[in-house]
Amino acid sequence: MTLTELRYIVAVAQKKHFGQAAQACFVSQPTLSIAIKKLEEELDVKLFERSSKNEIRITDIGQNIIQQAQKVLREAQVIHEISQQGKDPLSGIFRLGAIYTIGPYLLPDLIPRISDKAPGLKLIIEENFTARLSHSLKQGELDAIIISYPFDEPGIETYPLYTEPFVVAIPSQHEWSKKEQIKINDLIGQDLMLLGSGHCFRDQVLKACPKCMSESNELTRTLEGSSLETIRHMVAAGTGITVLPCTSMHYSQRNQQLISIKTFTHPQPSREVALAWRKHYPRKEAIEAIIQTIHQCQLPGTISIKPS
Amino acid sequence: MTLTELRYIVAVAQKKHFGQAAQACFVSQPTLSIAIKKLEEELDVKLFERSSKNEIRITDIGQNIIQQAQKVLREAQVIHEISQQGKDPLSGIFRLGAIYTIGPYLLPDLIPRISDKAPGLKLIIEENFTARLSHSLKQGELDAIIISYPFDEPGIETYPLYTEPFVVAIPSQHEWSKKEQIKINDLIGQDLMLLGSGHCFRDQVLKACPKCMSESNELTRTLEGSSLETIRHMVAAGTGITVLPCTSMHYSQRNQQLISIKTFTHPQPSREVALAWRKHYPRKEAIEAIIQTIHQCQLPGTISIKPS
DNA sequence: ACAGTTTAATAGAAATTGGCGATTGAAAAC
DNA sequence: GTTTTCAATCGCCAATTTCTATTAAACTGT
Repeated sequence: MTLTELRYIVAVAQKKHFGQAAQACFVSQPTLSIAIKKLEEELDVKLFERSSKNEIRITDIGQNIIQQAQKVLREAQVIHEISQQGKDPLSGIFRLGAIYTIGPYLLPDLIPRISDKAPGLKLIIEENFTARLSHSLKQGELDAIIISYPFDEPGIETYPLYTEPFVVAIPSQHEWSKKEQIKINDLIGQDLMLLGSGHCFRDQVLKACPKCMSESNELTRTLEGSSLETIRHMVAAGTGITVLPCTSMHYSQRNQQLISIKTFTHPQPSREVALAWRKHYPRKEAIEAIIQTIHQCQLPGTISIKPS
Repeated sequence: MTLTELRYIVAVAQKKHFGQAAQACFVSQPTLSIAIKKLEEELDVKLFERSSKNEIRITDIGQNIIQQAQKVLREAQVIHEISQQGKDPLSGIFRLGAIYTIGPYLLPDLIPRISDKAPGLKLIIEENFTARLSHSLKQGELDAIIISYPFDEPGIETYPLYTEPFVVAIPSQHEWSKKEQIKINDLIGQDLMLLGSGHCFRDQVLKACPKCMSESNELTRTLEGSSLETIRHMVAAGTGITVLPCTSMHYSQRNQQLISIKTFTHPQPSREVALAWRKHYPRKEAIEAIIQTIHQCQLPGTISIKPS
């Protein structure tokens, strides 16, 4: 049984005339006759009663079968409609993940821009650790994630977005408040507060200043289950200092006067932020659109990576 | 789009593996790959995300399309089921017509026999004039009709069932009650009651005794909108005499003693009863079964016509 | 880093199917 | 009887489907 055959029998049922039905199907009369004969043989059922003169009659069972055939054809048509409607790669659901230390600073700017650029795209956002996002991405639960390098997973493709220098956040009354810039090694021995070990930002800071780890092991406070914002509040309260990615600098207006932000001396420690997706993900246009949109975001202090 | 392609994508969706899906469809892997590629091109939609290693993923839109494909396949399967179920020609509805002067005498015997022989056959019975039955038959509203010759219509096939001699019904006190047999021409001048002109039986009687018409025009009473049973009651009441087909002889037990039945002298006037159906009617087995069953009926006085 | 394995895509050949025009056959209309 | 109408059949061609064999890609494991 083929859909074509079903179309033929429906046409004959409507026209009650093989020749006219064939015309309606844009085929020759023998083609249609043979197709119907073939179907009748397959089903082992006579669908039509042919009396030579102008008198095609549908058998009882043929009536039922033709009704069912119409139903099949309608449902098949729905497949075309679904694909027609979902053809635009910039429509439908797009699941975007971002690590905790990027999401709050990038997404508020990014999401309206995406909604503007691709109104058909329904975004679903998840913030999580790199490891969790990576897993979800590989599982197909996310379509793309915003992470920072190093990030290398089999089957996953990445594209660099921007370089994000690190800055130091100190209480306004801190001894360094007169300083223009901070040297990396100045951090050693300071009351440095960092995120828990699931956060890649922690590792990135410690990599930039290895001695912070080794020499001031007990001084360095690790704040498990916390966030950059919490740490920032603690800086404002004078509890210690911290290192922030520059995009988080101006996030909160409230503690602005209690906190002083200092840049590092050259070479500035930084991290590279990237978009990652499954290598075979089919909606490349959506990926492309998101990359472009991120480039349009105003992220003070970052160095945008232009498409090569 | 073909049903085969839909089967392929459903298989891949289930197995999440092209090779295994191909096996399940009893085709080679390239066959399946190409078919799916073709469908994806036709719909202009990627249904699957192929990552070479053990990781077929279904796209969002693919998910929808595969669900719909399953629906189409289920509905297509119903076509097979309908035809399977309706394949037996001795099942389903069979619309049988009979003329007024046969139906009441044949059908009470025939119908139980048919139900016995073909339990799956749901009979719908209509009694009417020959002309009406013929029209309904040609319209396809009836599948077969029981009529009497002469009956010749284009596209209609007939098969003779039995010869039905005519008899005379007279009141018990009638002057002929001593007679053994009646000659046709004895009827001339008698108070002969006949059915209305729509009934072929009327014509058949008048054809057997043409002079009844010509010579005793006003004596012959035509009972429009009546039935043989009504006429029989009038015979019992002594209103006149009538001619009956022999199958109606013993129908009613009630007036048996008020009526006397006389046969005609040789050559007995009679009519031939036949089954008629559209030449291209597909359920020939059902026709055959009905002919056979009618032959088995006990119809006193009739001469069964054996199959040639 | 490099061979090995798995898996889907591709290429090319063979078989099947679907399609056409021309013709035939059957039945009815003139 | 002849013509007309309409579906079935025939013979042939083109397109499609399917196969086997091979390639390509990418992950695995040593």
